[in-house]
Amino acid sequence: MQEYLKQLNEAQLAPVLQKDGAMIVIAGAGSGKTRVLTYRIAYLMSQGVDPFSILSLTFTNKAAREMKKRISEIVGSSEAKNLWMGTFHSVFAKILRFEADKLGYPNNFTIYDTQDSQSVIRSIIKDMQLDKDIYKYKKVYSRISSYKNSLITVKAYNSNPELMEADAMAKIPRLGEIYKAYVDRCFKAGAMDFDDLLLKTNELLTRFPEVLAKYQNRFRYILVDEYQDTNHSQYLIVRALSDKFQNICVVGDDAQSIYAFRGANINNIFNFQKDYDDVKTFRLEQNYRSTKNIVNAANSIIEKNKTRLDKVVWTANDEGAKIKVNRTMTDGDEGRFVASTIFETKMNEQAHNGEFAILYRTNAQSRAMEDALRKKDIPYRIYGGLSFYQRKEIKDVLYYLRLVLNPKDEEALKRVINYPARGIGSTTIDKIVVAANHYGRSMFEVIQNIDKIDLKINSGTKTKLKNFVTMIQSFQIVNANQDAFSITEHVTKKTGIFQELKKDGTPEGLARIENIEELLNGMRDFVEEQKELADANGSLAEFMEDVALATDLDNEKGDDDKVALMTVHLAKGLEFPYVFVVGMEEDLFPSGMSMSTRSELEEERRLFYVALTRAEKQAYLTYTQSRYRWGKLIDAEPSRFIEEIEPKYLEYLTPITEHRYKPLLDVDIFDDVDKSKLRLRKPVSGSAPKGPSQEQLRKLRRLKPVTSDTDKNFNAADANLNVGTLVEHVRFGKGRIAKIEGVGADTKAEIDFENGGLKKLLLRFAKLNVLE
DNA sequence: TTTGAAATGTTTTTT
DNA sequence: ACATTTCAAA
Repeated sequence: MQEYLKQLNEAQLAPVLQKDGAMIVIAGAGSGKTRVLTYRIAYLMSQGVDPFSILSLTFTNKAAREMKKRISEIVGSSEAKNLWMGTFHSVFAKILRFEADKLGYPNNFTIYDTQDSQSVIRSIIKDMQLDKDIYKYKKVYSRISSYKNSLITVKAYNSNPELMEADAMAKIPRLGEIYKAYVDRCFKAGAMDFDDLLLKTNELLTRFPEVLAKYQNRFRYILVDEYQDTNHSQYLIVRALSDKFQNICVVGDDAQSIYAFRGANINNIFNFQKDYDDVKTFRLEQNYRSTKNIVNAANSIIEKNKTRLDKVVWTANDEGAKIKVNRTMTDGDEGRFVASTIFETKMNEQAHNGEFAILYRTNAQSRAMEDALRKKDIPYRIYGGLSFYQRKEIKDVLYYLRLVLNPKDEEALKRVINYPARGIGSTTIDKIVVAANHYGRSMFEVIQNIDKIDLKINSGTKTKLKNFVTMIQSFQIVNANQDAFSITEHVTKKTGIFQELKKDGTPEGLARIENIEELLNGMRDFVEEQKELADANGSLAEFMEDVALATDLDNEKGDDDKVALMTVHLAKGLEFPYVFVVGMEEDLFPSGMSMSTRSELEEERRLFYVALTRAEKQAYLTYTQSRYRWGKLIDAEPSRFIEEIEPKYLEYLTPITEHRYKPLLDVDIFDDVDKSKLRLRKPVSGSAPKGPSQEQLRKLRRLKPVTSDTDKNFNAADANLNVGTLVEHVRFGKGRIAKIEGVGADTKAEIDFENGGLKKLLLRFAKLNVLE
């Protein structure tokens, strides 16, 4: 152990050796905070602390896994595997399963994902016959979610006139009813949503003092990583568990707080000192990751924020190259610039693909990058976006499995009862839902007793329903005796999902089959891994828990050498020698959705700080003058964040165009008010910001690229498209134009395809090759 | 009940 | 540009 401790600098060593008491480690970007956490845990164990009594909460499961691995290397794996380590959600899901009966839940409760939750809310809004244009299900969901994260239960909501008033003002006065119905339905389905995993933990710890005492005694040492991103619910859990021994160590960086949108409360880190007696504060300010140029540039940005803790990040590393800033005409050009720069850097500096990262504000920006990389044959991997487990065919299988584990899971039942099609349509399902509500039973129970209830369902349909129940029950029997892999293989065959996809025959169908095979392979690996562990046996329940709480970053497919594409949010905690931050434009980064108040803009700025500090050697900032958004070409202006960096750290590859930024509403008093309303009030004409000057506009217009197939002034005749022309479409193949209608951008053509029949296409979008 | 076309929403970030 | 949802016809 002493040997290992030599690998730490003085500042890092101090919090590691501070064994007891409350402490906060303010850790700048790249200052080795993971290392401190790792060694601190290893040190505790070397001092005789039982690994079972150490609880370490991380931001991703991947971070937990890696930390465990490193600790194993120091203290041995037989000890390290007994540590309680994982995300808030996964650790407390485990505890909740163990204690579920106390809360009236089955221990096999389902974890509803966002889609499930939203679908429940949608059906409630429908049942209550509310106007779906006013009661937008996504808005209702996020509202309920934020209530849950602030520990406002239905009861608390109903006794809080201010909240009800606020919702009434927002023209959704019946939100409380929806909230109640939602909670009831989840409970009846034996399901918890993401927020419940924290909310119910709080309930468990406050309602049952003996349970609280048990876990307080178990977790003598608690460590929390990324403390700046904890929400109120998580804060209270930590508070409660650490209250007895007060051996609590939180690590975080206020400058990297980027999750306020999902309830993270930056004040948790600001107020930590007040929460415990005699708090020791440590600062890690030396950056080991990046060059002086990058560190200083990042500092010059974050200085613009008013709300922050006192901390100066510095580095002893080389000066390094300046940050390169590049402007292009279109988002396509931007992609090509990035791809060719990567190509050249690989050549000139013998760099590997895996040393590059392309970071963007929104997932939608990945497409232009992908296209360019693919054309240059540069291998890449996209993180986030639609993850593997969210693909339709995978979800279909997973929902069957969920139903096997928990037949009360209504979202699962609704999804699979008629897939593959077995003639049980929405009419029948509606009848079952009505009966289930009437008898206070689950849908599955209603179907089980379909003969005993008078439901006006014809006998043919009844037989189909009975067969379905029999099938699920047979799966349950298989599941009781087999591991996760075997039951899943069984399910894909017996349900007819495999046959259904084979029937398809298209390349997409083939890809779906491959995905399901990949799922099965993954399960086989999982089962083998789990069987080696003492407290697991590769059961389906274990697998499903992993899936429900997995993030895309978690499913690493080997360490193959690929360029990484991801959102800035996802990149937190990672580092790469070469980093491209693309789409550095007003309305995009900072996002147009969050630049109206100071606190919103400050969060965007912190996000930019995170992006920049991912780079070790070289950072690039790119922006474009026009970009496709919502399928339309729109003008873009360079991001204010570029100019906020001290110029001496920048090298402009292209001259920057001048731009006046929208004035900021410095109205933090409104921060507690509904911001969505505030946003609608765009600056009024009197004090309106001046846009680009006439001359600039003219200049921009001249620079605007003319791309024939997407031009706003599209003209069918110009493109040589007339009735009777033989054309070829990427997807539909050859066809002859039967009819042309509309003018300009709206020009449509009816084309008679040899294989696809008559189709109406918007010519502005359809990429047609004229054949004759 | 099933199917396809039309309409609508999406692009802020995620456990 | 694409995916999802809704609506009407078969």
